[in-house]
Parts: sequence; structure tokens; C-alpha cells
Amino acid sequence: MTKQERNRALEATLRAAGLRITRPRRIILQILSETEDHPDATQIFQRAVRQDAQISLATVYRTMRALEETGAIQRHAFGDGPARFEKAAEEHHDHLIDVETGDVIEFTSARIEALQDEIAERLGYEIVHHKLELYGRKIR
Amino acid sequence: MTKQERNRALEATLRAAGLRITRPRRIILQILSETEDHPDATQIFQRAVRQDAQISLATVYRTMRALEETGAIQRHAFGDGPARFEKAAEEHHDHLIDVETGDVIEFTSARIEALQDEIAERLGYEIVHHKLELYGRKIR
DNA sequence: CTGCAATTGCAAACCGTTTGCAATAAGGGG
DNA sequence: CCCCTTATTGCAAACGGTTTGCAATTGCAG
Repeated sequence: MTKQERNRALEATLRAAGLRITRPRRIILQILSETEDHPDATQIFQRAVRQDAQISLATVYRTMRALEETGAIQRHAFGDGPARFEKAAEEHHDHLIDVETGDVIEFTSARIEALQDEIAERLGYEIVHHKLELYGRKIR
Repeated sequence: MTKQERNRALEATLRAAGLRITRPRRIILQILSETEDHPDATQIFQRAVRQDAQISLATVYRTMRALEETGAIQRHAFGDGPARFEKAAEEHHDHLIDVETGDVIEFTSARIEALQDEIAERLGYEIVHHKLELYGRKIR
């Protein structure tokens, strides 16, 4: 993907969200698109500042909120600590968090999803969303 | 269970935790033993104050922390908002949170537990603990 | 009963996050 | 292309939940 294509994609995301295309938002979205991890607001802010020294943390938070509301990104609260973000996944997935490093591994299980629906239905509920987090330690 | 038996049980819990038996702790633990819901610190505090007007919120937090560390109670973070507590469950269980009322329904599924272990193992991890929360809306 | 360490209440600090404000910038209409 | 309206920004102050320093109180071992 060329730099231009990337840019076009970012702008499309913003436009689709009904948001104006601004320098801070472009930078923040790009950080989120490029990263492999699940950074928190402060980390995003630190990375953003490297590209534009006058971006403020408040803008990061506001942008995260706006993008979350439109579904462009997802907010997670692993354990305690600050919220961590990732760009919206094409496919739903759950998380395995390494308790030692904080690393996050994504996974999916259609069988677990199915069981969840089954359980909810049995209890007389329809699932709006769910959260499955495994906290584990690497073997060996 | 008589009042005396209850008291004895509470004290046993505290003693097992290596904690001194104090008025605030007795009251807080009793609230947690009697309630059906998953109150947050403020709610626990409010209920405690009815029995002893000079209990402080700080003590509630300190007690929750101490009891959590010894495993006597569990801390949950449903969605955002304040942490909510419940006395340690004999058996592990997960939660279905009513998105409209905040009510919490507990459930268990051996099948889901088994799948989780399977997934973690496949990823090279052993599960330390996990969190499964279903957020749903009551059907009709 | 005494003495020491644990616990308490209070108020102030804390941390992640949100918000009011005035200044700036985006982008649709002419 | 410029103007005007409105969204967005940076800053600093406020916020809500939680933790902490301190001096006073209390539990409990001896």
C-alpha cells in the first residue's frame, strides 16, 4: 500500500465517520493503522507528538471517543489501568493478555461464540456485545 | 444460620486472611455476605454507614483491597464505571450484565471453560485467570 | 494490663479522562 | 477563490474513582 493509498483510506474512514479531516486526526488514525499492539491514550499521544509536537493529549482522547462512537476503533479495558485501543477489526476477535508483558494476542473461536449465544438465550437475553479475555503466562 | 454463626464465619474469614477483626471490617464483610448484587465501593460504604456512621470510604477501599488480595472477595470491572465486588465464589462463574439495568446474572459453562483452555494451550499459554462477560438485553 | 503494630478517619494527592474556553482551521456556498 | 459557519484544537482546570500520608485509635500478643 503506497503512502497515498494509505492516506486515502484514512480520509475515507474519517469522512465515513462524518468527521473533518484534520492534521491531528490523520496522525492518530495512521498510528492506529500501523501499529500491531493495543496502545493506550498516552502511548498514542507520545507517538503522535513525534510527528507534530503540538498535538495535545486532550485531542487524542477526543479523537478516540469520536472514532469509537462511529465504530472505527475499539476500546478495551484489560485488567485495570488505562483504556487501550485498536482499529476496528474486520472480524470480531477476543484477546489473550500476557500477564507478564501486557502483550495481547488475538484469537477467535466460533464455538465459543455459539456457546455464548446459547447461554444468553437460555437466560432470556440477547447478547449486545461481549468480552472474553484470557490472562495467561507463556509456557516455558 | 444464626447471627452468631454468621459472626463466627466472618471472623474466620478475616483471621484466615491474617487480618485483625475490627468493627469496619466486620460490617463490610457482612454486607458482602448478605447481598445478592455486585455493589461498588460507594454502595458498600453507604450501606456500612447505616450501621456505623463513622466508617470512611477510605476504609472500604482498603478493606476491599485486603480482602481481594487474600482471595476472600473478587473485584470486577464491568464496562467502565467503578469496580464492583462480590464475595469469593465457591465455584468459578461468569457474568451476564443487563445493559439496561446493570443487573448481573451469574452462570457457568464447563464447555466454555474447556474451550478456553484449549485455545490458550494452542497459543502456548497457560491461563492464569479469565474474564467472560456477556452484555445483553432481556428478550421482551 | 501494657506495648507495639495494625487499622482507622480525615484530607490531600493521584491518575486517567473529560470539559469550558477562546483561538484556529475545515470545507460548503457563493 | 474567498467567506462564513461550525467543527476542532490546545490549554488548563475540573472530574470521578481510588490511593495515600498522617496522627489518633484500636486489636491483640504477651
